Amino acid sequence: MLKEDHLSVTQDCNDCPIRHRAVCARCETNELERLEDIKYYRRFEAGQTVIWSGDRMDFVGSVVSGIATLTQTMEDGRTQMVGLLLPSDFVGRPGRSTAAYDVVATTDMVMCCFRKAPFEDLMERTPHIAQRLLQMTLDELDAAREWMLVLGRKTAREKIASLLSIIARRDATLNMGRLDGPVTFDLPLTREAMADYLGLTLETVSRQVSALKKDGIITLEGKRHVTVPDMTLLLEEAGDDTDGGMLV
Amino acid sequence: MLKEDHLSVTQDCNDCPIRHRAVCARCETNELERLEDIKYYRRFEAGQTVIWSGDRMDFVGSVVSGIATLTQTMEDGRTQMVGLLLPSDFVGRPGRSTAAYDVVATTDMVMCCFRKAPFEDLMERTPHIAQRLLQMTLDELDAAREWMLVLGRKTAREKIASLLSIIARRDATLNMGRLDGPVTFDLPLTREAMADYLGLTLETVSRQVSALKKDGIITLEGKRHVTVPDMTLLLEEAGDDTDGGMLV
DNA sequence: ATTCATCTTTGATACAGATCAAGACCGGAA
DNA sequence: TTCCGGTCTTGATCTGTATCAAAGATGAAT
Repeated sequence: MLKEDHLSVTQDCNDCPIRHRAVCARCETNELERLEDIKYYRRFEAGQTVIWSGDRMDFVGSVVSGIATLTQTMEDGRTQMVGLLLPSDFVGRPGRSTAAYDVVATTDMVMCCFRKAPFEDLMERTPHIAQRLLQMTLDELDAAREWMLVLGRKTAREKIASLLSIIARRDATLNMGRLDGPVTFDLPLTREAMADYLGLTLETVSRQVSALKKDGIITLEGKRHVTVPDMTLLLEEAGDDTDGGMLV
Repeated sequence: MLKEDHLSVTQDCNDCPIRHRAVCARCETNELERLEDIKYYRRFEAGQTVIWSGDRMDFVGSVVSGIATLTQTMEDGRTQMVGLLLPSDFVGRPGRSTAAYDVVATTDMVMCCFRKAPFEDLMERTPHIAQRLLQMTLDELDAAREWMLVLGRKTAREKIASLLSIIARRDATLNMGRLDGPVTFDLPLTREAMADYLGLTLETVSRQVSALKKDGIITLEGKRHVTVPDMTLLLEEAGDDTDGGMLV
């Protein structure tokens, strides 16, 4: 089951695909060398659990490639996704010894990990790391708050449109795509995972995706490959401020 | 309308009620002096808006006393509260020039403000401030994520119970009260504000508060003064993990 | 090629919470 | 004292989403 591959997928930080976006983004060459000393890579398969909420957690790290989810579960099984971890996102919290959420890889994934104690140590002495982490945490806080509006006040259709917008936007920026023509991407989530993110049931997700397709807002090839002919239409469905259509 | 009182309510940092919990918590005496140079107090009346989302924001600051809310609003008027600002909480984001949310004082409130530019400057050179801000931001992120579970997956009754638990817990820690006997506090929010926090309508809030009262989970004197005879019962209603009842 | 598990769609029905509507309460102003 | 605006409660009804149920894709394993 837990077939984790410990083979050292070692890599030079300078060739790292997330070098300029991760927690190490601001580090100087010498600071990077310090990090290099305490880093190691871990590889996870799709579906594999990285860590369970409440477990002892003696590392922190960055997602290098692939996607993971952060979820919270109630005793009776209701679950809510509280974060989507994309390449360059940070996992774990300095100063805390146990995981606060379940972390699950939804695709094959590679993480760049640091042992927690040396990392915390290094952070004390390297403002560049703390500064970058603060910036990233503030961004995540904004994202979480935006999501609170989605969860608390949007209809099922608006929720789906919001999620698709976010994924489309991210893919466009990652792949340097444009947002003014048609946008195409693969859904990295099952209907159930989408439901857990949106506070819906998987049936409602399925129905609303079908409805958006019927209305021509999106096109589907297979169940996962999505094309958005006109992003403005999708953003309208999401109920977001489109003030003059400045897509950013 | 906007009767803001600019009278300098100046105060020595050493006598400050939030000295050890705010963004300045870790500062040494000399660092505190630097902050003292750029700080000024502002007083707001209940109901007054501190800043509108999108407005230019040339300060950051801490809530010294009173309570404020952070809300997001859609064009059609739906609103969602995304944060409750209590004494010692930080307002504003270094590195951003406009406000991301509406900030409204719900009680009379005093803020300790810093002009943004000098503060950012000081932060660069004072790791103690950045460190503390990181810690506070991580805590807020956790709180936001906990709230995502509430918004996405809890029933109306559970939502009310969750909100009451949070307020009760905070009041108990602020006033050094115990949590094993009856807990008493004043609701700092109107029914409508509670609804905006919980993603409900004010009618549903009212009904569920009445229901909790009828079931003996809480007692009311007037509309705002609440007594919780047994916190464990309330926590059960909130659907939270009560694992052995370790109240923290 | 068949089987099987997983994911997804679609339909029928139930229900929690929204919406619409009417008063009740309460403190402050005249 | 009465009036009045804001806040809160309660009732009747409607509706969006959940729930229950079944069957259609898809793809990997045999």
